[in-house]
Amino acid sequence: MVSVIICEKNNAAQRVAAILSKGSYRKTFINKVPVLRFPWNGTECAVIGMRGHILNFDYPDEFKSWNLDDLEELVRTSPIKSPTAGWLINALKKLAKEADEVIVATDFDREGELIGAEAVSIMELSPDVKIQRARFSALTGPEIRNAFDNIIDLNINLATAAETRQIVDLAWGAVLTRFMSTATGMMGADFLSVGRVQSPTLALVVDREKDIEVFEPKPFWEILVDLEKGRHFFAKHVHGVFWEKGPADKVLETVKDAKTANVLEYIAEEKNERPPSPFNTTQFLAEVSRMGISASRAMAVAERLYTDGLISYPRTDNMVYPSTLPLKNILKELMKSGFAKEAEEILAQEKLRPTRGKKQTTDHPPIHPVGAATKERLTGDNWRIYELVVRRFLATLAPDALVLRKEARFDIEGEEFQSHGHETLDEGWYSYYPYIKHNDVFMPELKKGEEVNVVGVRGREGKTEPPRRFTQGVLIREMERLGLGTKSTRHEIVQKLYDRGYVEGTNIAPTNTGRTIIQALEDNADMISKPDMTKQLEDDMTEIENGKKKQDEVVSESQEMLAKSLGVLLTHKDDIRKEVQDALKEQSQIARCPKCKEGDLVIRRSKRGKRFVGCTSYPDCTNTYPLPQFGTIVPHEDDCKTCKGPQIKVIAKRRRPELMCLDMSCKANEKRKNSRANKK
DNA sequence: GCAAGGTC
Repeated sequence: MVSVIICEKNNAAQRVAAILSKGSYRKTFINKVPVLRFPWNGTECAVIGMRGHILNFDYPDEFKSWNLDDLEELVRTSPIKSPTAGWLINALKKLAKEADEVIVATDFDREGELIGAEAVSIMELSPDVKIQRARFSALTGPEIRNAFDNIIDLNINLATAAETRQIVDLAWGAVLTRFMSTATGMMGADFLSVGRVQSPTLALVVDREKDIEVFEPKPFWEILVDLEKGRHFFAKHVHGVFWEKGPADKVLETVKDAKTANVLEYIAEEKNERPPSPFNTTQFLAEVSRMGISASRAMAVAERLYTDGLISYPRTDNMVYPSTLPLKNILKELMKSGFAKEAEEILAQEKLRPTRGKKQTTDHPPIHPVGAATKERLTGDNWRIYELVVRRFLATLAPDALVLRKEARFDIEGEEFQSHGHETLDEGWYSYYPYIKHNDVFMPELKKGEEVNVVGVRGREGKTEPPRRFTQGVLIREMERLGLGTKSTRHEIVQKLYDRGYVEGTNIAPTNTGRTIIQALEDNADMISKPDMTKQLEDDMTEIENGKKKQDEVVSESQEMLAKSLGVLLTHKDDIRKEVQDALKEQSQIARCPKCKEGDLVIRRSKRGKRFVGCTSYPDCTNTYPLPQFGTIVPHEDDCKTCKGPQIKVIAKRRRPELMCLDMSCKANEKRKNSRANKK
């Protein structure tokens, strides 16, 4: 009797085998795929790990080429599943021949249920093989043992719900992506993508930019007085900001010759400041973004640190350490790291009292260190991110900071002013976590009725500021708030917007193309540009899970809506083509051609798909320049100081944006190259 | 060559 146990990934397979076998499993291989074997409760178990989804939906071959004519048919075409990890599927098929029983032990969520169902479908089991489900939400001894002692059935509805999402996402994504790309002639590497998550995310960026553009700064006035008792400090008029100059001037006139301020009230109190909560993925990415590291880069580094056994699994929603997490052992482990001193201090506390975040889930623990590393062992961003994770962990266990907050109100010539002070008495967790700034603001101790010297009176004119552009961290937080994407996909989606040339900059701004795409979608296929579509899909999936709806119903309802949207898009396809092409033209425009001085230099593609810069006066002007084949090309305003020719900025993945002269033979480029080589 | 979701 052999029980085949299916896990979501190799790591989980190892944990399950280790726990059930109490560490004494045999590691065997089928086609180089590890299969972990051991006896358990009278049966022989064989545990195998998947690699997430091992099947993917795609359209039949007759829809391989993209054209506008068959899009209406594509809407109603069922996609078919094809394997993504061939060797693993072959191994699974071989293992299936041994199976008397199958236990699906993937993550306990929709996608996990589907991953299990996919594996079962691949195995082509005979009907007398029992298929069961072990349901656990953490890879810990008690959870796993409990799950295998209380086996349940595979929940097909749950798997079907996830599968329905796949079908709907592919249909909308493929049909609208193909429409946008073919209607505008943007084929090949420059295609224009549309999707349930990426398009509403892009719309967030576009909407923010519009808010910034229509923003009109509003002037305001504040009245400040400079006071002195031992040292200088200041107070503000209690009215706060004045939106009119008149009343502000009136106050200023009243107090301008004042010599003393009378203390009406003085309050000083000591306050504890709790440390920040444990890291989930979103919080981690928010912090990383402030360090100037992109979200996708940070996740790649975190993945590496995870597989190297230095930090825990980086994809989690959880902000509360489970009670089973061995905090003390982790601190002891960190004694071997570059943070030995800090770890020792934290360990020396009588009791460990970790902070808790707002979200508690059971998928994975918050991101925390699991192994020790030193600065010599890790380089660059690897070290910076490891350090961040360690310091965050230490901070969540560190003592509160103690601050003295002071507040006072003053009477000056019948006008009321107020002042605040902030003094750190005990650094507490701040000393472990230097990423959050906390500046002291001086204010002396005062007594009610006391008089202090007025040494100056100032009226200050200010202007309201427009809303800020999103950083990657803030955008990812906003996506989470709106239910867009998951902990594992949000950073990829943001990266995708850059890769498609829809957005640019550290402070994220839409490109012309990005704006035009959103405009076209909002005018013609509104649904896909709003987060509501995700909400609707979530509701439909819940109904499928409850057995209230069938997959076919949800898919055909979705097809109806997609068909309608496509119809509208097709009737406006000429307008859309023109708008997008105009936007692209503007975006690909580098500069006036320095050779013929008549045409414009624009980014073009050769017949073989290589991009280069050519002149719009071609064939009269044959001026061309080669371009790097990777990264986004952005024109730069200033001409090169050396050759006076146009410059470009190249923004490539995993590299710092690079300013270069369009003319490769210009000496300025050589200089840059050399100085880079010297740095290495 | 499309999406989004798992995972590496």
